[in-house]
Order: sequence, then structure tokens, then C-alpha cells
Amino acid sequence: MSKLNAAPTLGDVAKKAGVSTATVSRCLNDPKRVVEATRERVMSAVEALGYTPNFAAQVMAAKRSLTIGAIIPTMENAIFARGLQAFQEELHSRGYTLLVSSSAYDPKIEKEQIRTLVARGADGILLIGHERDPAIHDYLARQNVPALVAWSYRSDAPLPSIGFDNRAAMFDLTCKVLDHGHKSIAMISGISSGNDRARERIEGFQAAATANGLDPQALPIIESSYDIESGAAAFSKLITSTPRPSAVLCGNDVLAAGAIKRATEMGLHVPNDVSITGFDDIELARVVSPALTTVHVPHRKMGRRAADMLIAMVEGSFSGTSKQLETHIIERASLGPARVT
Amino acid sequence: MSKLNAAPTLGDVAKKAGVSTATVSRCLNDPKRVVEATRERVMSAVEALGYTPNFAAQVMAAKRSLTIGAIIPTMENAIFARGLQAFQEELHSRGYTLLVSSSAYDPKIEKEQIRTLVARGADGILLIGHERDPAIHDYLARQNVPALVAWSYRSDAPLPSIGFDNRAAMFDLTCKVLDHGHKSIAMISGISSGNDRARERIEGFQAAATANGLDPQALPIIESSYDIESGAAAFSKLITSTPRPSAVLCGNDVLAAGAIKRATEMGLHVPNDVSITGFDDIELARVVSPALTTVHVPHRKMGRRAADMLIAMVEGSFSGTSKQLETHIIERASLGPARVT
DNA sequence: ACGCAAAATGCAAGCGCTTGCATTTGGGCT
DNA sequence: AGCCCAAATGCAAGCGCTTGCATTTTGCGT
Repeated sequence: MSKLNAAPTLGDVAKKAGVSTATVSRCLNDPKRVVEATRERVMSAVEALGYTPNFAAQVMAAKRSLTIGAIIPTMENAIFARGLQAFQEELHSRGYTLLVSSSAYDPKIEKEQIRTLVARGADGILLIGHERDPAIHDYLARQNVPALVAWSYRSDAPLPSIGFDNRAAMFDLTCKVLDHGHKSIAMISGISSGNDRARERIEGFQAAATANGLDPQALPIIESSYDIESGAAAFSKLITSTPRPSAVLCGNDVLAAGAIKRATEMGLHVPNDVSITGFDDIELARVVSPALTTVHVPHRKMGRRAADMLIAMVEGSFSGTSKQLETHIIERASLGPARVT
Repeated sequence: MSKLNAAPTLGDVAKKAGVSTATVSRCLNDPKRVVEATRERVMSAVEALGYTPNFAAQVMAAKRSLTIGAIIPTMENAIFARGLQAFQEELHSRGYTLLVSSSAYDPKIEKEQIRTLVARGADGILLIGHERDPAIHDYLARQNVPALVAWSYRSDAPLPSIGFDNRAAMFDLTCKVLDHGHKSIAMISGISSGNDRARERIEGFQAAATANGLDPQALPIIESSYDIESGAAAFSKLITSTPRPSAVLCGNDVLAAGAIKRATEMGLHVPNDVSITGFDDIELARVVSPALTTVHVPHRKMGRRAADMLIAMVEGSFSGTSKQLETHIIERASLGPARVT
């Protein structure tokens, strides 16, 4: 059945156990369909040969891979780590395997990765954010691969989603900052192009300003890529604005960590000289000093629910409704009252 | 060839282009073997149908997947992130795809993941560290899947490796700390069981102590899992030792970040009251304050070279020699002179 | 003992692709 | 025009597994 020194196949096991390949297959996939005595014989043959099923062949024959793909914008910081971890744990407990790849926030790469995951037989795909070429939806529909969007809730989007309201969360946080008496505020955002989460957070920021009688056009906003150094650089620029901001709201915790770092390097005390806030509440938020006031996102819950929903979609028992989760503000030392001038 | 509303196959493309499946296949994999006119016809059929090759079928027929698997102990912190990123970039540029999974530092899980990756047709596998059940080597040999060990160099190990000398690096760092006049030092290590890197770092620490006239048995060492909170907890314990350590060396930067955090919370100034060092030089080392004195590891270089070596192994052109890389100490503010008492 | 339905197992047809080998085609020469 | 060889293409056999259907075995009731 197979040459010397090659991996053993189902056929090898079957021959050794004196049964047909069908029986071996059933023994492995649905043991109760095989009588005890036979099963034992087969299992010990499997053991003796060190047999491992060939995944490609399984996928091909069964037309299902029990594999879910996820494409996240970046693995370089921990923004998605906790949620993804929970996602994967839940998938695992349901018998699915997770394949992850990162798109570096590039729509071209994301498109490529989607094709790759589909080609690899992913039964379903998890995507981040709603914004992408509609052709992708057609492609996924044509290939019969369900997809779910996470980290961003929207009820009217082409793909079902699970997440929270980025705009409202940032609105609330901005209000909280203004409540501390800050009049001159600024924002360091992630790159908003192709990133609905970043854009919605900007909108929330501006809307809160408007609602509190500030002119949103007058508030400086710098877009920056999501790493600590860029956050630091953006802070440097922002802090020279006139009037100098007394509070800088950041699009996520990584940017905020960069801002704090730079502020400290410049001899500014946080929050006495300048308040800084983050978004996401990743571990980093508690490590920097002072610890970050930030928006807590229920990462693990989101991951678990995402797994639930996507599996339901794959198995054809999906209700079709998107799911919105709540966020809340965590106050830590990086936000203080505006200094009286 | 294929039913309505199902993904198009090679056969569909062939029919549409009026050629055989063989020609389509060659067109896609080795275009120069097909004459221009035909190629164009085929390509536009591919385009029109939105055809994507079925990966499982390709693997099955070609018996090669152009996929490399990597199993790392954890994705939860950034220890392996940079190296893995470089590894993946290099693989990508050579036409290979990377599949990553994490073992949570559990040998059982690692074993399982190895089988999974092999079953998925990985052409080669990257592992971290040398310590594992020898049966795994047999299994890999039997399945004809080459494996390379990274993050730990050893010339006499069963598997070829690329990495650095963890023992020597920690030895040097410890000497450096002692040079600063510290007499009472302690270490927070990762869990050494099943982790040769952690164990070698402990050895280096103890050897340096011995070489400097200290009794290594007298130096407190706490093993702790690799996260910030555990590092903080370990620091709490350590700092109550008698005599109180004036310098705490940590097995990696994450532990050191936890130690700094706790020290600060306890009102201890780093480095005036206590010096703290890390290992790995990940981004976190520069974010914490004070920034960490640590061992710089050439992550990106290691990743790139690992890709080189593993591809060579897969393609059968491997020299067989392991590769050792150099590390060096980065001095930042977290290490200061011992206080004169 | 015998007959029968149910349980257990076997048969064999694919799944979509690659590739060695056979066949056809196309040019360049004579 | 007629040949010949190389280039282009087609044929068809797998790759290792799952699964619908057919066949055999088992266990019971009578």
C-alpha cells in the first residue's frame, strides 16, 4: 500500500488490522459504528504504525476541514491577542482548529490571505472591521464560506458582526475627559483609511466635543501607525499645538503608551502637566506608569461569542443577527483634572 | 464538471478555455511551458470564473505544500514576535507560507501540534528549544519532515539548531551586574522544567556568581511563569529575602517589567533602591520606566537565518551545521551601582 | 434449528489536482 | 512538398481519505 520509509496510510492500517479502509475510517471518526473487538484491533494497528491521517486527503474527501481562519490587522502588538486567544480556545473545545494570519493593515494583503485561507479549506473566516472591497463578499459567497466580522458592531453591514460601538465608547471617554475640566484636547488616532474602528473613534471624539460646545475642527488630530514609537512622535507634534492640549486621547493603548513615554522624556508629568488616555485596556495599560485611563473592551467574551456565532454559521444554524457588546471606561492615574491656569 | 453554485475547479477552467486540465495546471504552475496564446486564453478563463486552486488537492497530488509550521511556547507576550515576523517574511519571499501555533509551554500540546502540522502537510517545522520526547524525533524522521530548533544553539543536539548561547549571555550579564558592586543578587527565572533556555540562563547566573566568589546556593532564585503579574509576585517574595537583594536579574523582559512595576508600587526606586535586569530586549524593555538593562538578542536575524536553514533542509540542500548567533548587553537605566552601605 | 431485521463491514466511486508518458502540432530544412 | 525534431498539449493514473449503497454477520424470537 505504501512504500518503505513512507508515512503509513489508512490502507496500511486496514491491512494490518485485517479490515477494510472504510472500517478504519469509521473507527477513527465515529467509533461507535464499529464493534468493540474490531475497534481494538484497528486501534492497536494505528498505534503500532504510528499512523496519522493525512489532512489534505480528509479535507478533500469530506469537503470540510474543521478549520476556521482569522485575519487580523497585526500581530505586532497585543490589541487582538486576548480576544483571539479566547476565540481559539472556544473553537478548540468545539473541535475546530484556528489558522491565523495578519494583513499588516493592508487591504491587498487581506484579500490575498482570504483566498489563501479559502484555498486551504477554511470552513469559516473571521475578519476584523467592516471596511473592504465588496468583491470579497461575492467571492466568499461563491465559495460558500461564511465570514463574521469582529471588533466592530454594525447591524446593517453586509456581513454579520460582533463587537462594540467604537463611536459611542470614544464619545463617552471624551465626555469623561471634558468633565475633568480639560478645555484643550487633542487626539492621536490610528490610520483611519480602511479602518472603520479608527474612524468611528475619531467621530466619537469630535461628536463629544461638539456636544460640549467645542469646535471639533479646532481640535488637533494626528493619525499615526499603531506602534509605540509612532505614538511618541505624534505626541511630540501635538504638544507644540497652540493652545497646548492639556489632555491627549489616543486611539489605542499602544499609542497612549508611546505618548506617555515621550511626555516623560520631555519632562512633562502625567497627569499633572498633561492627561493621556488609551483604548482597549490591554495588559500594557497597566504596565506603563502612570497606568492608563482607557476603554475596557470585553476581549475574551467577544472572542468566545465570535466562535459561537461562526460555528453556527458554518453548521448552518445561524440566526443571522449581529451581536453588540458593552464597553466601559476604566479610570486610572493617567487622567487627571485640568490644571487651573 | 461542477455543480451550480459551487466553487469552480480546474476542470471548469479547462473546459472554458478549451484545453485539458494538464495545460491549465501547467499554466498556473510553470507558465513558460505553455505557449502564449493558450496561456492568455487560460488566464482569462481563470479570471472570469474567479478560480482559486484547491489547496488540499494540490498538496495531495504534488506531495508538497510549500508550507512551514512553527510551534512556539506562547503568543501571549512578544518574546517570539519579532523573530517570527522575520521568519515569516523570509519564508514568504521564498514562496513558502507559515503556519503558527502555540503550545502554552506544554510538551503534550507541543506533541499534538506537531502531529497536526505534519498532518496538514507542513514541509518543515520550526521548534523552540531542544528539550522534548525523543519519540518526536523518530516520528518526524518517519514522516520525512525536517525540523529545526531555534532560540537555542547546541551543536550536539539531535536536531540542527540556530540560536545563541543562553548560558553565556546570562553569565556575562551577571558579571556586569556584579561589576556594579552588587553583592546580594537574586534571580526571577521562567519555569525551567522542559525549558532549556530558562535552565541555561539559571546556570549562567550561578556560574557567574561562583566565578566572582559568591556561593550560588545562597542566591535566591524563584521560578515564575512568563507574565507580568507573576513577575511582580515573584519580586514581592524575593525582596523580603535576607539579605535583601540589591539587584534582581530576570529571565526575560516580561518578568523584569513585572518586577519594576511591583518595585515602584512598593515605593522602591529603580535603580537607586534595587537594580533590575531583563533578557531578550523586546519593545517592552524600552517602554517601562526606567528602561531595562537587558540582553539584546538578534531576533530578526535569527528569524531570517532560520528560514534559510529550514528551506535548505526541506529542499535537501542542507549543510547540516547549526548556527550560533551573538548577543550583547544593552545598558539602560534599570541597572545602577550598588548603594554604599 | 430457521428466518429475519438490525448491526457491522466491505466495495468502490469520487474529491481536485499534478505529472510521467504518449500524442499532436509547428517550424525549419532540404 | 516532405521530413524530422522539439515544443506544446492531452491522457489518465494516482494522491489518501470518506461515504452511499451492497453485502455479510449477528442476535433473537419462535
